[in-house]
Amino acid sequence: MAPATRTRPSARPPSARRPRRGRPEETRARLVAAAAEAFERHGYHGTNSNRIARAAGYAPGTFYKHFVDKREILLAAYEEWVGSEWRGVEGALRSGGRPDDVAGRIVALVLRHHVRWRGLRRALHGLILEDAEARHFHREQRRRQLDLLRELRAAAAAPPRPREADAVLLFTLERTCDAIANGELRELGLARGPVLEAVRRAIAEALGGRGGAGPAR
Amino acid sequence: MAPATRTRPSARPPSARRPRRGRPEETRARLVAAAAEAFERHGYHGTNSNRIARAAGYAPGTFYKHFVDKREILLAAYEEWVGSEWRGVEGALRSGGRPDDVAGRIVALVLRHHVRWRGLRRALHGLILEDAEARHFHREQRRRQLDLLRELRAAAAAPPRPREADAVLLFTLERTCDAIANGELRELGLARGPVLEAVRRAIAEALGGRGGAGPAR
Amino acid sequence: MAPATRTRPSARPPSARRPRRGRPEETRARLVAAAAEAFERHGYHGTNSNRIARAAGYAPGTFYKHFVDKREILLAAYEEWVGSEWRGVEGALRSGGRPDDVAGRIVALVLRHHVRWRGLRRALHGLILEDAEARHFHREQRRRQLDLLRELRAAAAAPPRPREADAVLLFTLERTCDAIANGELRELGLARGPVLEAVRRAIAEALGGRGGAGPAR
Amino acid sequence: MAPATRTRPSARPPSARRPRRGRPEETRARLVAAAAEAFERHGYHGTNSNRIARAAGYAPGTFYKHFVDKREILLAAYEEWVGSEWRGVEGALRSGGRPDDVAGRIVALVLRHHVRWRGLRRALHGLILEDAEARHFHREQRRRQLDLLRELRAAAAAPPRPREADAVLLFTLERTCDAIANGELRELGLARGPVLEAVRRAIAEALGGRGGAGPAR
DNA sequence: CATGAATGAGCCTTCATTCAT
DNA sequence: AATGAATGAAGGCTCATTCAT
Repeated sequence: MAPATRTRPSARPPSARRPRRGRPEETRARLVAAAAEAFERHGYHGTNSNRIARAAGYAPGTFYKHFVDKREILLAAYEEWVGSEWRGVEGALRSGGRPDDVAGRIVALVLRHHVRWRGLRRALHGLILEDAEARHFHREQRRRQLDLLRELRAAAAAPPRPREADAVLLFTLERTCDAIANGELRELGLARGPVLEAVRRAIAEALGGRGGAGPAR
Repeated sequence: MAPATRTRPSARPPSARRPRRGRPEETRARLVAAAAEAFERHGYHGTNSNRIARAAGYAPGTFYKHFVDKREILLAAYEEWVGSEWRGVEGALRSGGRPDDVAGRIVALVLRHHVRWRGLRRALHGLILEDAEARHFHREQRRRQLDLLRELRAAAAAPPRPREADAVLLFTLERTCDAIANGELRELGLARGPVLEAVRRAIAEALGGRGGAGPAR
Repeated sequence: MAPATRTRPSARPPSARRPRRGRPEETRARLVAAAAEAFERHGYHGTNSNRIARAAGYAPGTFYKHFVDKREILLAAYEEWVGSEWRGVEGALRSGGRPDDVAGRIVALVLRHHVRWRGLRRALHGLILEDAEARHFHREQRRRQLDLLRELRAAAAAPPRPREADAVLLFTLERTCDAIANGELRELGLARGPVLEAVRRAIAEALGGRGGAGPAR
Repeated sequence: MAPATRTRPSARPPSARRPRRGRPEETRARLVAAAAEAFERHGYHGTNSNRIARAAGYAPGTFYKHFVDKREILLAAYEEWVGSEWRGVEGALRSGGRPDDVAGRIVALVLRHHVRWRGLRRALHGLILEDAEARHFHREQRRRQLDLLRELRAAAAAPPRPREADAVLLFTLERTCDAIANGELRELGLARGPVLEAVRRAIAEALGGRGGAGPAR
């Protein structure tokens, strides 16, 4: 009979309760940070919402006060990741210099980012493959990249170039950085120097520079 | 067998579709074919082993008589996929012709393959990201590709080229075909013609041809 | 990294595995029986699918091989309950006798059934209040009851009676039996004899009998 | 307050709708009113305490300053409901008139009440089925009803009647009104007129009237 | 008096895998 | 070789309830 068996969870010693308090944005930020780390280490399907919450120092329920599901927090982590990469790229551009140097800085920066967050990117890609919204967000970033490239060329009074060529360039940049981050290159016994140099030169060219002479030409 | 076996919907009477006994290789091949289709449609984590077995006309237990786990059957499907692509590439090479034409045939073939099996490739990539064995197998294929490229250049008495440049080329080819297969290009409002042409030219160049003149240069 | 951490649940000692086997119908019947008992004791919301499965001697997953959700098994238990009551009523009718005697047997039988399954009925009613399908099934039973009453009158060459009067009668019968089963009557300090007699007389009257003389008239 | 407070949608400026401080009784009354509406719409298990608090314009914690648990607020809403029905019945009795007319007014009033608060009653019944305290409260109301009936008969100098007969009458009245409120009658294709008339006559009879002649006799 | 972030037990459900037949 | 009923760990998510502010 119900009333007799009524479970009163509050029968526990109240001493065990020490809820943390904080502004929602902070909690959210902690959750996103913990999620990024977790996805980085265990992948999307290897991470669960309870684990994320615990890693951020919260109970499972807290997760759902801030995100409707796991997908949403990966998207948030992705957004964070993209934002941080963009901030870096903008910094590299603001530093000025010849296209060759700018290209070098960009490659270095993108590579560092890919290496640091290789696992997160894996997880991200997994989701992009499955989730339309993630895919849409990803495309939007790409579009911004293409626009930026065009603007930079215009600013440098460089000759125009088909957007398609830029797209192929970005694919190459991204895929190459992933290959290095994943260890693919190393496992193939290839040196990363020439590879990066080839990519750098292609970027410099797209930015209006000559790309410089190089062995991999 | 999966990728090779394209269309064979219900050509046989349904009674013959599930032989209660059969040669192990046939059962295995049926399972792999069903798995390839399932992974193509639902992804790795979206496919379950019972469903694969049922789709192949067997009971769940039969699956585990032929594969130790789900991962193994994806690897088998992957192997099939790579093999079928290689057979295609070899055919393209045997047909002979100028490097420009060979490159064109290869691009067309690889693209077709990527489009037909985009979902399978997604699933594959997901596993590569998680599984060391899958990764190893993948690297092996890459190595073979690089070797082939070098041999072809030698056969054509073309000047040598750093292996790293070939690697970047393969990354570009693969990533570009994926972008098309995934609809990434279309969603960005880009034409696939110029993109493919750019890739084709790069391949032709690597094969010792001049690559031909083209708008996207 | 995934592959290193791959959890193999089969690492457990295989001695702990003793799956029961049986025909699906038997399993289903065991689950329904266990569910009826569980709902009877703990109510709908106090019963969970894992508990039902365990009570029937199965693991949680087995439940979902036979029922899509908890609601479905309660409906199945309900169906079983209604069926058993109907079989009883039909038996009472076949035994023949004067309407007064038939009515007495029916009241006794319905009451016994309500007392034995008071908790199940509670759970059932809770669901009827929430679930359209359950409600629909319930109405169907009522309709059958009304039809039966009319047929019996016809068979006894008794004068016709508006269906509405029969409906009120059935409401009274049901509500009264529930009140006794719930202990409502006892808690009010009322004797069940006169109450049942009043109901019996009303039924006898509906069946074409005079209802007999009685103190509660 | 719930049942009595019918319509008061947004007569006041929204700023006044949530006084951060207020007399405890007002807060409590607002919570009960919101709970009654919520239970009416979503049932007991479909309503959660946070939602009740928010609907009343308070934070979750406030709820637990006024009620020890969810059960208690349903009981409070129930109490309100019963009180409001009683006030109506007393009014009907005070209006005087022949037993037949009084009975008619009572049936109309009880029916209206059941229809308006059908969902709340469902929730209530769910709790009565599980909770001893709710059950006890419910019995108390019944006892008062029985007492009232007896007193009325005495006042009208009508012949006495066994309390059991009155109980059956009340069961019938309640169950019939529920059936109409639930749509049970309509779904069975029955007219509510004759049903209500039958009930009215039975009440009139219990009140000492003759009940009048009627087709459903 | 009121807040609302946080809690955490526990529910429902899935699915890779096993094993008696 | 094949079956398929059964397994059970584990994950996603809810919500009644608490307590520091």
